[in-house]
Amino acid sequence: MTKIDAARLWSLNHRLLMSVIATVAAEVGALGLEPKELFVLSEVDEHPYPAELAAALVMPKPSMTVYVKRLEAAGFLRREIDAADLRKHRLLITPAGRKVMQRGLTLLADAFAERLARLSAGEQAQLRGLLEKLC
Amino acid sequence: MTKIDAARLWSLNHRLLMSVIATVAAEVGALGLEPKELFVLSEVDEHPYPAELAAALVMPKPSMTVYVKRLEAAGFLRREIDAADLRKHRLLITPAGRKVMQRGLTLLADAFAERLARLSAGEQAQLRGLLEKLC
DNA sequence: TCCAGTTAGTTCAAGACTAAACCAGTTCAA
DNA sequence: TTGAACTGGTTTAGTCTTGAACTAACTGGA
Repeated sequence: MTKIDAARLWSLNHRLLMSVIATVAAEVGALGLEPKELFVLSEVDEHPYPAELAAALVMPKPSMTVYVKRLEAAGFLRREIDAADLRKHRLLITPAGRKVMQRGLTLLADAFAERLARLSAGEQAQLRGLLEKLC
Repeated sequence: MTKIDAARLWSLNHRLLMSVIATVAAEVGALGLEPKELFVLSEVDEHPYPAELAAALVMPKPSMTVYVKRLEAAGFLRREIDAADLRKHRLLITPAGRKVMQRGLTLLADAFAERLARLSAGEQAQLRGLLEKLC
């Protein structure tokens, strides 16, 4: 694979993601959630602190502050001061948040699955394996 | 593959792209180019009109107006009115633009290749095939 | 020839994003 | 026990992005 091919690959991949997100944005919005907020929500279980979340999602801390605030105001997230380190805000998904997250992920997954359907089951498994190695 | 797995796959993929772009942003910036401008530049040959470009790159038209303006001001792009349709602006990459584009793509490709290096040559070819099917 | 409907591209105002600076709490070496 | 250096999170202030509305040019039917 030549160097320019790698960039081409990147670009293909990027276009794929952007078009998938564009198709679900409206439906996700109807849930009272921006797409980025959905991604934040979906990582809270695994990364329950804002700074961790920001690093995991490759976004700046101040942006995370904004998303967390909005999610909290919408009742999808609670936060409590961490007893062990008073600087930290431990994030907890509320039942409403979990419900909306699952719906949102389903919408996203459906849209993506529509693209994935162009691949056989074997190919889908391959893709998954390759991406996991890359991340 | 379950529905939520598809979302997970999406998220893995997204994170991969974002982290690659974050690592090259500074170097690309040194060329006098924002990463998004680089992507615009790299598609001009294939989609020489702003509206087409916007559709291909999945971004709104006003954003394209801004990028094209900047690229033109930087001397990386020229535009001329299309004789056959006076509404259209045909875009042309200048020699300076082409040079900077190739450098930028090389930077991006190198960063991505660093990740891709985790895959064997055969796996890289597989990935390429899969992504092409998806797009 | 009109003119209603479309399309290419732009403008502008409003909202989204983030770099820099900041405060509060923690850590650890002296 | 300091206090210098660091980390988590927020605020501020300025930049970037984009939806809505617009102008100009094209198209096709009457």
